Amino acid sequence: MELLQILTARPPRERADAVRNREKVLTAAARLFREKGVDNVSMDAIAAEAGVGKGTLFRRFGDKSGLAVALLDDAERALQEAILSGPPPLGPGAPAPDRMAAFAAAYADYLFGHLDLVRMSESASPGARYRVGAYHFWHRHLVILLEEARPDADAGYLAHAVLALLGAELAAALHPDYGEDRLKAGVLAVVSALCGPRGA
Amino acid sequence: MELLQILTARPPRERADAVRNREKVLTAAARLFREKGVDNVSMDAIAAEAGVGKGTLFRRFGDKSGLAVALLDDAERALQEAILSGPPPLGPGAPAPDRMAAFAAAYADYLFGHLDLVRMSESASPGARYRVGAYHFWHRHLVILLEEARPDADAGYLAHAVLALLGAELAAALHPDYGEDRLKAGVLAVVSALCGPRGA
DNA sequence: GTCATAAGCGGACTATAGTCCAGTTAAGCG
DNA sequence: CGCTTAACTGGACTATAGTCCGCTTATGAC
Repeated sequence: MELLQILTARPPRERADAVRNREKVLTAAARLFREKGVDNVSMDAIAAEAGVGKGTLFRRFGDKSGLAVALLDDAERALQEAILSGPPPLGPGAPAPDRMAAFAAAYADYLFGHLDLVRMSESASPGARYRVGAYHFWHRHLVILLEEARPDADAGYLAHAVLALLGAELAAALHPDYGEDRLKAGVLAVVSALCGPRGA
Repeated sequence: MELLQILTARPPRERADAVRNREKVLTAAARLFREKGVDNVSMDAIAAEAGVGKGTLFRRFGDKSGLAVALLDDAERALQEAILSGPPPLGPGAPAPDRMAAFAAAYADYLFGHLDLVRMSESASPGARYRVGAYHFWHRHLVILLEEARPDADAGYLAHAVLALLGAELAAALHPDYGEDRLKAGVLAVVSALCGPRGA
């Protein structure tokens, strides 16, 4: 019984002012990004708009990419839940190659739906992309599917390779020339080729 | 005759002081990078070490990635010449899939041989990688080979996809866990898969 | 209610990329 | 050799990410 109390009460409830300030920051950031574009908003501007100090901003979110991650949280979580427990082929129950294609398509939608924010979350500091929890989730998902579809291949590497095609930097660079549909088709073609000769 | 003079004499010989300063900067940058690591050297430090002003540095090289490109110039040019006129399979004369594999392997060697510098050249400003002349060269090379090996596919996109696997950011992130050989093997496996079912 | 304390706060401070422009000087010409 | 001019130079200046630390305050215990 004591143990239960400890476990449930442990994180001594986030302070009320902290909660308030986090809300203020996220709201302000979302508005500024919407109005002026993600690339034209400085952390100072966000702090000022939110009415908090800069130290607060960085204490809560670590850095610019952390702020982006926080803003993307909802969309990201939705995708993760669809993968874990949604209907196939994105969710469990379909053959691995189908699930991989569904994932690539769904992730591409997520990516293009929030391109600037995702880009900021990936490029704020060098290597940021690979350190974020979400990246590990996508990678793990792909590894499991690849091991099923191609037991002979280096699933760990191939999963990174697929994710490399879904990087925001690449998408942003190619988007003007190629457009969303062509990029999506290209990723699907590569995934299909990787899933084995029969899928090609 | 006048036209010839104009064409040959046009760039009115770089000023002597400019040449001297460019040398000084490149030498100083190379030494500082070697001694302290690419990530621990600021542009101010390079300017100071070279004994020139900061304005000079940026006037000559544009930005940090331009400086990296200048330092990589020799290695990059060597690879380009091997592709254009070296012995097959890297140079002309071999089947397209073989040439693609040879290119991937050779580029990987170049990449790992200068990882930090290449990374700096690609990440100094967002999208820098895709704006540099060399990137267009690699892309064009791959497009030609892909069109030969896979006339039905979207060669333009696939070429970008292959180059995405050879990005410095990705290589730097995976290198500690995967090592050079495994990464190289992985890229070759993807290239092989892309070259068509028979290569898989 | 009051007190102790740790979490939270905010703005001054640092580091660094990149800009700007007034002064300097190399190069070509007569 | 001196003049003209355009390119070059260098350092002061700006913008911005991120750090630091003394002050404030919410919270839980008594």
